Amino acid sequence: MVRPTMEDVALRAGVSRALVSLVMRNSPKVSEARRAAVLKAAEELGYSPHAMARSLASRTSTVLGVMVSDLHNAFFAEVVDGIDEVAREQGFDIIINTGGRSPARERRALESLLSFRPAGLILLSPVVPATAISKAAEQLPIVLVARSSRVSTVDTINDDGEQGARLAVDHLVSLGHKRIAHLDGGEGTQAGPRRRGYVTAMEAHGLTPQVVPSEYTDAAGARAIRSLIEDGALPTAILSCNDFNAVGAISALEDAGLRVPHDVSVVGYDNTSLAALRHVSLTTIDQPRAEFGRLAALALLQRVRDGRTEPVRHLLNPSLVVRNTTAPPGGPR
Amino acid sequence: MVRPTMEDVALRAGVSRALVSLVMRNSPKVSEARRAAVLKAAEELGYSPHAMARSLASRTSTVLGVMVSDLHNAFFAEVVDGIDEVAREQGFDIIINTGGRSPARERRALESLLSFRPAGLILLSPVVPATAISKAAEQLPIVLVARSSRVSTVDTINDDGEQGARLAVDHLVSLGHKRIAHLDGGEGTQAGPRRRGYVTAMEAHGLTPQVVPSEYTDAAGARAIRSLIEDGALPTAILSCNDFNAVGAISALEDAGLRVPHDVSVVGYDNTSLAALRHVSLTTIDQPRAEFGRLAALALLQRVRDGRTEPVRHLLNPSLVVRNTTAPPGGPR
DNA sequence: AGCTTCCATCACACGGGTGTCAAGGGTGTG
DNA sequence: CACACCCTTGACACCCGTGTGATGGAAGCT
Repeated sequence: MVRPTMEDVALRAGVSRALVSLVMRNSPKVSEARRAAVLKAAEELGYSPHAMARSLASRTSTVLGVMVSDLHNAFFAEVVDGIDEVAREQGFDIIINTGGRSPARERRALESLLSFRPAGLILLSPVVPATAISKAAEQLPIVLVARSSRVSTVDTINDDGEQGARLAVDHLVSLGHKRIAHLDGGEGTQAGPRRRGYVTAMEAHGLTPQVVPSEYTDAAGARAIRSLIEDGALPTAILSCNDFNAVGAISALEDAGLRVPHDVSVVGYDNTSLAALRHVSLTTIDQPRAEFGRLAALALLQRVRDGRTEPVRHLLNPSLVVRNTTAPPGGPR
Repeated sequence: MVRPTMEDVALRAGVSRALVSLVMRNSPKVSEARRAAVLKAAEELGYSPHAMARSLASRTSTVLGVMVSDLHNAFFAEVVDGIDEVAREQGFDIIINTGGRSPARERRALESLLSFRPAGLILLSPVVPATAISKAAEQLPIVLVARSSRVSTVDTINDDGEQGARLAVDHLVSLGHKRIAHLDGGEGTQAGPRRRGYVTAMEAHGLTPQVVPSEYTDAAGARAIRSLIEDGALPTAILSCNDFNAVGAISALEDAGLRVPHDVSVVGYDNTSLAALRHVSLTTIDQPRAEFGRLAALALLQRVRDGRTEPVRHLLNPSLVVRNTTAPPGGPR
């Protein structure tokens, strides 16, 4: 239960502490023989440099903090993959913390990450107030993913929700649909752009938008469909605010004896792993998640290492993934 | 971009550095007036104690490291929730890292966590070799979740997979099923106990086990079903190794024109959020995930604070969640 | 032999805190 | 007024490294 220090390694390798330090920092001015001896001793003792002491002494940090608002959402896992890939390449470590969807807990997570004095912070879809973010941004570089911000010291990476919705509408229209409803994400992140994209795309095609209030859950999607059926307002195609909502919608449609896509086409949004399940096989809009992560890490490193100060705003292009929940009205030929 | 130190806070609050330190450590021997002044100054400056310097100086750590083998799996998110809950209660912070399912990356994640010299480590379903774990266990307390270990210095938290499989078999038998196949998880974690539980439960009921090789994916589940159909060996009920596999199985059954549960009943394992979707509504075995996390954190804290040294082995009871994919043979009455 | 190079060591000042201890200040009490 | 008590301060060693500059030894070159 005793963690070895440089001193121990030096002793074991029969060299000075300074030399161990040089080896650990990959200094070129160490003979191969000694380097090997030191590394061997370190290995035997299970020694690895004390990250905290190191960063304290070197006044630098090779750690990037990542705050994931909701660990339950696999969306973020792929973003983290992208971050991790770039960070590792560039010799940075990442530490992750989670906000559990609650602003209070997220605030704590932020505090906690900050207390490690990382080189920078990546916040994935944070729900804390903007003031908390801009305050933190005074202390270190921050990149926001899937949340926009006007704070000039903060970089943002988002997908173009308007374009995504447009892609979906264009796809449905090209299949021959004219009555296409949007199950709206309400207050949810990115619900606004998606709704706007839907409305403008419909109008561009000379069609009448039909926005149905809903939420980012499967239960809400089902409810929205039931209300449409009750009102006799069911269209031939549905654009859901996200995949969960779409799956709920499909479920309610099938409960009502309607077939997807024969009677009604459904498009989701996000291309979660759920959508790819053959049992679901949902046509949906894909966001380049790993790319989000890579760009976020790169943007952060530019600030950390190259001292960039002007903010960067990335708006990535989503893409359409056609699966088996969309077909021409009346069903596939 | 300048992070304040205790010095700055002291200056602003008009007190000594020592007093700021006392306040930050919640020392009782500080007057309320000064305490408030210090906290106010800290708040204004956005100061929070430097976790590294603190742990360095105090030779203690209030950080628990958590290694999540796969962030994509929501299973772990709930375990983390449990860990977080207990850790926060007890004044500990957590830092998370992910192994991305690859032993090499996991090893790096472990190194990285270790370099922060946390008070202890919780590994969620790690895939690194046991030697790496026992080596790390020489340096700090370690708790393993969803992976067993014989290393005596390590605590383990697992679900009783045998019992879970037994619950599923009992449920199917009580519905009247006699021909029940198990789609096996192969090399996957916990596949062994589940298979054993299935076989012994079948034998206990005087039935013949039918173990079909498969994997923890929906594609594998579908393949297994197709091969069963081809062989004319399709039973009236299926116990899948996990939920994904079950969903794939259902999908293949439906593709073959069979109805679930009317023609074939299907039981999953894990009770992932997928199973709860109304579109899926899968009967499955639930593991007390948050409880895993809580127990893991508690076990770790017992070692960290109370100096416990004898290992603890928790085997938690899974439970059956009945939804809409199981019914008597021939369908619901 | 004298010179440069390369390696290695030593010593020391940091970094941002903790922890202890002696000593100083203010206040309330008898 | 003396005294005790509680807050507060200053000083210093310590944690585990980094980084720098001075010093020394050995090998290599001319």
